[in-house]
Amino acid sequence: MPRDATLEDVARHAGVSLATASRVLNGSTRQVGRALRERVERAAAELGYTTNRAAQALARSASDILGLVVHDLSDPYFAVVANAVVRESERHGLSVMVGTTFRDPEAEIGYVATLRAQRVRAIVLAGSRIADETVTERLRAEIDRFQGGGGRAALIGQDLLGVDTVVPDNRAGAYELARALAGLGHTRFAVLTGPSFLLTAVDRVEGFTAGLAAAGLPEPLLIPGPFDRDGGYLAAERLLALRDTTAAGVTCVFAVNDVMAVGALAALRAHGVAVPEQISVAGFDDIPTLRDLTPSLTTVRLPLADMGRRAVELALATTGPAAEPATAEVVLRESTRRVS
Amino acid sequence: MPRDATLEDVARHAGVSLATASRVLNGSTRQVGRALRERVERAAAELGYTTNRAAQALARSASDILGLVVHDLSDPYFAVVANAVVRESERHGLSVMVGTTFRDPEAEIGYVATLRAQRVRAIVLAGSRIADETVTERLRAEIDRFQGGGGRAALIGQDLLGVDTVVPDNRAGAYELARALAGLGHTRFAVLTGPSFLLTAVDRVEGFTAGLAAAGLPEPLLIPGPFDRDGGYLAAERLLALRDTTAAGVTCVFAVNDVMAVGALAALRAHGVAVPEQISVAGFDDIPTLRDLTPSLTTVRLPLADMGRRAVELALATTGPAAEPATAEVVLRESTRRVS
DNA sequence: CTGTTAGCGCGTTCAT
DNA sequence: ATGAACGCGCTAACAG
Repeated sequence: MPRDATLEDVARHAGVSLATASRVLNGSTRQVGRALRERVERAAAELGYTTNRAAQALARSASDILGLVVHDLSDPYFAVVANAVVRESERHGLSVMVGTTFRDPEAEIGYVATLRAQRVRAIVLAGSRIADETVTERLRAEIDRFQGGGGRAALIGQDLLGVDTVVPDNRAGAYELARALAGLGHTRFAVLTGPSFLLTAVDRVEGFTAGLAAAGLPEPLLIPGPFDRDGGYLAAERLLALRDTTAAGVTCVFAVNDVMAVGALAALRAHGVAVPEQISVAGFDDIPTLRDLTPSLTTVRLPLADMGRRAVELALATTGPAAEPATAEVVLRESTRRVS
Repeated sequence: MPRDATLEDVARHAGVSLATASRVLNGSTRQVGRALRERVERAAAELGYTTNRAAQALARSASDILGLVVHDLSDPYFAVVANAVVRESERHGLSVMVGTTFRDPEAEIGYVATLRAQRVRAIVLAGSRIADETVTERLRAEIDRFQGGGGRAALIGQDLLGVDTVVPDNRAGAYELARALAGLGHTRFAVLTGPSFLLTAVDRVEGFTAGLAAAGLPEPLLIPGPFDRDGGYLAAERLLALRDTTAAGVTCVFAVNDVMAVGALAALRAHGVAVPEQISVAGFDDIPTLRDLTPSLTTVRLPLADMGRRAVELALATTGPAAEPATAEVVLRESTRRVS
C-alpha cells in the first residue's frame, strides 16, 4: 500500500525546505522565488501530492468542514435544504458533513457531538425543535460546548437554542392560509396536525386556528398522526370515518405539510372522495417535486433553498445570535375550491 | 475563545500519563486499572473533553469519514440513495461527507480530489457515467491515486472505472418495460431520451428499443432533451408538435426517468391530452415520493435505498473489484392502458 | 497495568 | 527570499 506523498516528499524531491514547499502549495501570504516555486509545483505534480487536510486542520487548528444535521434526507423538504447548504458551503470552499437523525433528538445531540469531535468550522441544524425542555436543554449544552471551542452554529427552525436561526414563518403562513380558505367560503375545517411534540406542526396548527378565529370561524377538528406521507394517509382515513359524526360538514382539510397532504389525497382517492369537488385539501411547504400533482396542491410556500443558503451564511458570519424570518406565502391551486 | 480541552489537559487533570488517558478514552485494546480509568473518565467529563478526530486521524493515519458524490441532492433519486448511504455509514461508525456536482464531470473529479485530500476512508460515487473517454479517464486516474493511497471506492452506475460497482440494470429494465407495453397492444412509441452523453439515459433507450424489436415492433421516435422535470416537459411538447407528422400514431411515451415523466404528464395535461386515455406514459426509477401521482405512473422499479446501502458495503469491503447488478422490475400502473 | 517518547503531516515563528 | 525547529492533539511502540 504505497502511502500518499507528503509535503516532505515533495520538498526533498524539489530540493527545497519543507517550509518553502508549504508556502507554495498552500495558501501562504509569503512569497517564494519564481524558480523554486516552479520546482516545487513540478515535484508536487509528479508525485501526485495532495495536501493532507487532517494534518492541515491540526496545524492550523481550523478545519474547512461544515456540519449539517437533518431529520431525513429522503424527505424532499430536507433534500432541498441540504442541497442548498451543500451548494453554499462549496461556494465558501467548505466541505459538508451530513448526519441524519430520523427525528430522534438523542441522535441529534449525538451528531452535534460527533461534529464537535471533528472540529468542524460550523454546524447547521435543520428541522423542527421538539417540545421537550430536558432534551432541548441538553442539545443547547452540547452546542454551547461546541461554540465554547470556537465553533459557530446556526439553526433552521424555532429560535430556541440561543444561536443564529432562520425561522420559517409557520404561524403567519398557516394564519394567512386559514384566512384565504375562509375567503373561499369554507366554514368547517379539519386539520391533520402531525405529532404534538413537533413544534413546527404545533406552530402551524396554532397559526391556522388563529386565522380561522380571526375570520370568525369555529375551531377546526384536529386529527393527530405522524408527520409523514403515511401519517397523512391514516389521518385522512380517520377523518372519513368521522364524516357522519364529529366531522360532519367539513369541507376543507389542512395537512400541516405537503407530504402529509399527498398521503391525504391518496386516502381520499382510495375512498372515492373527489378533491376538490367533495372536499378541499391544503398543505404546507410547497415542495418543488410535488408541484405537478393533480389536483395541484394549495399550500404555503417556504423558500426552502434560500433558507438553507442563509443558514450557512449565518453560520459563517461572525455576528452574534440573531433570528431571521423566512417568509411564508400562500399559494392557492386546484386542490381547494370556492364553496357557496 | 477558550480552546477545547485536549487529552493532555485530561491527563494532567486526572494525574495520569497521556498514554493512559488515551487508552481509556479511545478504543484501545489495552486494559487500564479500574481506579485510574474512573479518574480519567471523570476528568474528561468535567472538562467536556471530546477526541479531536483530525488529530486522531493523523496519528492513526486512518479517518472515519466516507465521501459521497452525487449529482443533485434535491433530485429524489439521489436523495433516496444518499439517505441510504448516510444511514449505512452511520451503522459502520462513519461520518459522511457529501459533494454535489450538478452533472459537471469536472466537479466530480474535483470532488474526488477533495475527498482524497481529506484522506477519507472510502468514496461512493453515485450517478450516471458520461460518454466522454477523456473525462472518464481523468476521473479514473484520480480514483486510482486515491486507491493508491490506501483508499477504497465504490460506484453506483456503469461499471467503467475499475472499482466495485452497483450496476442498476437499466437495459434489462427498459427491455422488459418495452415488452410489457407491447403486451398492452401499443405499437407506435416515442421515447423522451434525455441527453445522449448520459450513459444511464442511453442504456435505457437502447434497452427499450431492443425490447420493442424483440416484440417485432418498429423503432420508437426519439426525442432528446435534458434529464430533469423541465426536460420532460419540453420533450413532451415537442412530441405534441409532431403529432400530425412524425409522431402520428404514437400511443405510448417512455420518459427515461420518473422526474421527466412527471414533466411530460404536466405538459400533456397543459395541452389537454388525457393520460392514459389519449396517450400512455411510462417512466423509470419508481421514485417513492412520486408514487401518489394521478394517474399513478407505470415505471421500472430500482431498489434505490438498497443500492446505496450496498455501495457502502462494497466500499468498505476488502475484496477486489466486482460488479453487482441491481435488478429492475416493471411496475404497471394507471398511466398506461391497454389498447386494442 | 502504566509511563516515556517518537512520530503522523503540516503551519509558522524565528533566524539567516 | 529561504531554511531550521517547534508545536498542533493524538497513537503506538517500547520500557518498566
